[in-house]
Amino acid sequence: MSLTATTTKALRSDARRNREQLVASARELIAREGPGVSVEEITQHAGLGMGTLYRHFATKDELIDAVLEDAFAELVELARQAAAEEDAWTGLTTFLEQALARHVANRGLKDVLASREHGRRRAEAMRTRIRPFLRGLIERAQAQGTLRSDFTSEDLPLLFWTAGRVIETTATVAPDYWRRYLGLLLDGLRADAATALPQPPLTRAQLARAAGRHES
Amino acid sequence: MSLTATTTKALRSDARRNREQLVASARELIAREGPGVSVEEITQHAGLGMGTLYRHFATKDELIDAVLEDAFAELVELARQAAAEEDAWTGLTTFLEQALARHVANRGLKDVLASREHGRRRAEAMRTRIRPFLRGLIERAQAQGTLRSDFTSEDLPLLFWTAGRVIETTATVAPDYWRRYLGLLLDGLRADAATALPQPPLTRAQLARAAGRHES
DNA sequence: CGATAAACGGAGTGGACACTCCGCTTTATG
DNA sequence: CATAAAGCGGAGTGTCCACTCCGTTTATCG
Repeated sequence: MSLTATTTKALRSDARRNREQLVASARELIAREGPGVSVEEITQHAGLGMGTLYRHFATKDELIDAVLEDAFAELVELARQAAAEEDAWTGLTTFLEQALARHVANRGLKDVLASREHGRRRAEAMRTRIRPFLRGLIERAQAQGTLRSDFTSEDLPLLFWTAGRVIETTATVAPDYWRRYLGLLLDGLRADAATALPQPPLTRAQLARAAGRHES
Repeated sequence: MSLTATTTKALRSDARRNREQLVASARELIAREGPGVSVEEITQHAGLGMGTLYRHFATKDELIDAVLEDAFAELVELARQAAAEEDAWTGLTTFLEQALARHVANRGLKDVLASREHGRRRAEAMRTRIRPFLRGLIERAQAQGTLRSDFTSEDLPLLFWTAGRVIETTATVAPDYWRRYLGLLLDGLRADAATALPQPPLTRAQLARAAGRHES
């Protein structure tokens, strides 16, 4: 019986060391190259065999999920801090800025959040923990008259989907161009810019279903 | 010697028939499923063999390019009509709306324009023909005081990249949700919404280089 | 130290997919 | 209608990957 939350079954010392080495290598490669790196590259970089990887992680996705644990925790912390801001508009926009800056620095993070394909468990837990903070910010910003009143928290993924696309397209050529996009978009989110929108937001159910799709 | 522009070497009758059948099948499948459909599916749907496909098209990308020829022509026509609009803001926004509606109806079109990977030749030609129309619209809309003055034609791809993402994520679940996104974005493009942007637009060279990247 | 269970390495498997090769079939022509 | 050239079909090839299997190595404990 162990004290750690994840019921670790007391790994042999070499096994623990190797597991850590694997996660470290994967973290580095996935942040730089994205989740597309082959498992072979990861094991080679770690100086270990494939068998070792699959002893510790049932699938590549599980490894990715584990690798991003820290990045997810950091996003939750950013949301927590943002929610503490007096001015909700400032809180919301700084959260967006900081979260997207993390996306630029960590390709794996961006791709996983964009696709919902990889590493589902921890990613989903993170979403659940962040949601109330952002929902609160949105409500407060609307009450303070800074955020347009027809924007809902179900529209938030939109910002990450689209900014993610801008980042992946321009990161290597103009790594800060996404800030221009965010500026444009934020100008459309201000209460005083608002014009009636032609479509309702997604429902929570639609948002959940929008997950699976992707390809190409 | 033939009269058609593309120097067709007088195909045998069955060959021409098969080529057309191939393009027709590919058009249908690519519009519905995207350029990810396998060449095998295409040839099977056409009732022909792989050899036949590769007799007519050197690569899959060349087939895709050929298949989208009509869709490209339609976009050029839309741009031409939009440029004739008296009110440039209306022209610009209707062009965006109509072009994006085509993206929803034709997954292949969307994916090719988003990635710049597939079918380069005709796609590039189309871009070249559309550019002056949109550039003119932007200038006129700015002169008419409707479009924010710091928006440039190099920012246009941004709209298609991001709207493309919205479409691919939500099309199966809420096929019109992209209109909500466009509404939000357009509110940020209005002259009276403008706030100073933190980053310059891409240069033409950066835009060209942004092409190659993608993956995952 | 020696026995034993745990862990390891990496060649091998399977599946996907674009593309090729060549023996056979069909069209065009005199 | 015969013959040659054009065209066709589809099994086969090469490549890329995630993932598995099992003979070998290593930590641990009495």
